[in-house]
Amino acid sequence: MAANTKCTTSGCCPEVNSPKLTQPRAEEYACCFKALADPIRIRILNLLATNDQPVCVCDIVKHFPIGQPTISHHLKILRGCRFVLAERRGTFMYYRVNRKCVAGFPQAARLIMNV
Amino acid sequence: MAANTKCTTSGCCPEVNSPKLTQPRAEEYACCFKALADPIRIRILNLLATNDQPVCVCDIVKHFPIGQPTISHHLKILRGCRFVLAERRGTFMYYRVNRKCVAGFPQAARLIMNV
DNA sequence: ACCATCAATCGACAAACGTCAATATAGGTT
DNA sequence: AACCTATATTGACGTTTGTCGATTGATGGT
Repeated sequence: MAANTKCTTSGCCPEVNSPKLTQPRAEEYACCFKALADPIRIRILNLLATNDQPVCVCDIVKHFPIGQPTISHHLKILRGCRFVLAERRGTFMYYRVNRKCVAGFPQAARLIMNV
Repeated sequence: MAANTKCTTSGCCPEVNSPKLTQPRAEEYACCFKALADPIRIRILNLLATNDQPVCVCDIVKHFPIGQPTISHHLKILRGCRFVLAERRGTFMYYRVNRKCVAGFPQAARLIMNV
């Protein structure tokens, strides 16, 4: 960024509050939003959220027009920010929503948006 | 995706509810989450949300270590999903949060997550 | 032991993204 | 009209992302 791209005028706004969110904090939030920035992941999360019982990967795969490795990839991302939890039963991996993490998410959104 | 990557077993899960979210609907949501999937955009939105008065671009630029064209780019994305509104006053462009849109967002998150 | 099946990882590829420097556009001032 | 300033747009770039096919790990059954 070149310095001469900065506005030289003062007084276009009376006084502007500085951002309250630090960059590292914003990066943490961004990580969660990134996890939901893909329609397939949104639908996987919704699928898990609307099932009281854990769902195994093969059953998730059945609902989407993409391959099993890609589903696994998406699940890994959702696990990365704790939106979902995994549990092994024999050959199968069962996934379920992490109610605690998910319940706190709208609150984070409100913090950013100051509502 | 090859068909043989699909699980052939039935009965790993008793009964699985189908996803309630359609793909087009999920894409709309993803668009909003994508807008918040970058730390700079989160901070810009937070900056606007914590200012009652509209803020002009040059004042936004002052708060971030990136150039003016990139800020304009981020603002365009935030405008694209109606999180922020723009208004021209002379040479300056004033941006502010779209309270209505922003207020509805946590509700959307709850719908996806079924909480 | 061997085999079959579920799921995760790897390597590759195209598409999308964040950033920049340079330029264009719009509006005010002289 | 000519100029200056604020903002948007363009074109290029390196990086990240979503997807795939192929492979590897892990677990259970024969």
